[in-house]
Amino acid sequence: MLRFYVIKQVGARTLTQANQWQLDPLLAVSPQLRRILRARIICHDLKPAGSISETDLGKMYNVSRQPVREALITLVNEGLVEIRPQRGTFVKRIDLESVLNGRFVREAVEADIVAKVAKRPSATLMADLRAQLKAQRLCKKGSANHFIELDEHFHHTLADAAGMHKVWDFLESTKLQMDRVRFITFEEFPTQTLIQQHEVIVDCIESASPARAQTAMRKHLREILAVLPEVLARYPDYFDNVEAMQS
Amino acid sequence: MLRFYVIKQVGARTLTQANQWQLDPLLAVSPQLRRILRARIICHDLKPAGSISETDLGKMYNVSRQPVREALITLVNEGLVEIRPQRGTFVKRIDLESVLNGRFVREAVEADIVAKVAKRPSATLMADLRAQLKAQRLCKKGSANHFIELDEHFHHTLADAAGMHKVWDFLESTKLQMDRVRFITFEEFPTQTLIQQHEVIVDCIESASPARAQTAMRKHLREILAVLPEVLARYPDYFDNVEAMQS
DNA sequence: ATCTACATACTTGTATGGCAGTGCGCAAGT
DNA sequence: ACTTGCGCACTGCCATACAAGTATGTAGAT
Repeated sequence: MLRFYVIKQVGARTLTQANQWQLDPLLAVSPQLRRILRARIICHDLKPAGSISETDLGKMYNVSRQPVREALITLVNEGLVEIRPQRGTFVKRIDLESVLNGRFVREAVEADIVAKVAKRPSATLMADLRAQLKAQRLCKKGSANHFIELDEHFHHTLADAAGMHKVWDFLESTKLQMDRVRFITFEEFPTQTLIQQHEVIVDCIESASPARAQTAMRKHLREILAVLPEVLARYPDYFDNVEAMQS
Repeated sequence: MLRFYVIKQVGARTLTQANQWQLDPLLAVSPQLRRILRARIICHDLKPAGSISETDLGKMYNVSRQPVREALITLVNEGLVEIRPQRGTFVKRIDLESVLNGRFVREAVEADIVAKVAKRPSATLMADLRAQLKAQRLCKKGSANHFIELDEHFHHTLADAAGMHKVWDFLESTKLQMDRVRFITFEEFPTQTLIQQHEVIVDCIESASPARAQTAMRKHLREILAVLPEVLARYPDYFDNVEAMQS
């Protein structure tokens, strides 16, 4: 049976919105459910390989099965849920190959982004980035979810600076996979290391060194590979396709 | 009012499947509708900014509103459709910024892919690529849709060779945007130029030159930028966000 | 002539019922 | 003890009905 306990903040992109886990009766149900269920899956409140039936979820939120179903279908497209017809609906395990390939995509794209930005760094951008670094350093070690939000904002800023406002949307499905991993480590993330890498990246941008900025960004985005084996060993049941770890 | 005329082949990924525009009563309706409607939008059988009501589509295919609705929701997530509650459902215009940003993403990713492949080219891969080039050269000038299929297969092969089987899935939404543009030009695509670029890429891979392969791939994927202005001038009503053409 | 109010014909959103496929347990036969 | 067959509870899929918001055209009042 599904359990339901309230956590105020979850995920990076949706941190700023309040009432993450409650339905606002004034708004349409289906999009709200999509966000709620996505958040619950990412933070493993809904366990990988767990079964979630349309009926149960409908009862839980006091809505009919239809909006639940529509929400689940979108989650299928995002690779978070698997619907086996006439059999059941299940939370997908974290597909390791998707995580690795998604990371590859993100590295390629963000490397090009930071290179483009470093070609002609603007003064206002540099001021913004420096301020963000300051805020990241001030972020307390315990509040990992707050840091995730700042990190997300940092990378998003770079994409915007490159004039690629829509790129972040394209990368959303890849980030989802990585976020599921990131949420396991969560509190013990090497915050200091990541901030230092951010600083290196900003330095490279400021000195207008596209090539160096690119390598710095690539190194930064490979950091998740370091924690992966440990996470995988600790939560083997959460993962799928583990044999694809040769890359 | 919506019109419905049968075209056997549309889109690149789905070319091999027969009966693209007919419903198979044995399979589930909703996924079939998703593919059909997506194909009809990409090839502009359903015109940009045109209205498509759930009821009409349901009558057209002799199914109820529900599966139609589910298909449309997935198309919303793919950026092909816009649902305005209580107002109507419309085919989205081709968002120029999404096209450009999607192309940027694809260039970044495929550049890294081809570089990785060129580091250690295998003999069997080279044989495969050479055979594909041969098939491309044999492709008649008229059958542009067949060439699109071959082109798609070519790029997919490289991704697989890099061990990135899931990357293509991540790129699907970006490709959708580009395909809508590509389908306008369609018959007059510079097939010979593209094949020559493919040959250059394969040569670079064979000589194990990652850097040169990367630049060749980048040049290849910038080809669409050349035709964009003309297409845009000829079908201005199909496009949106045209002022973003400074990039 | 102009503006307002309302009836009406749309649209999408949600709820509900029936259908068909699936898996599991239990019971009967081997 | 093992296998086989049936029944039942469960699932998601689809059709239908109802609800609620929106645009539009028209009749009436000003």
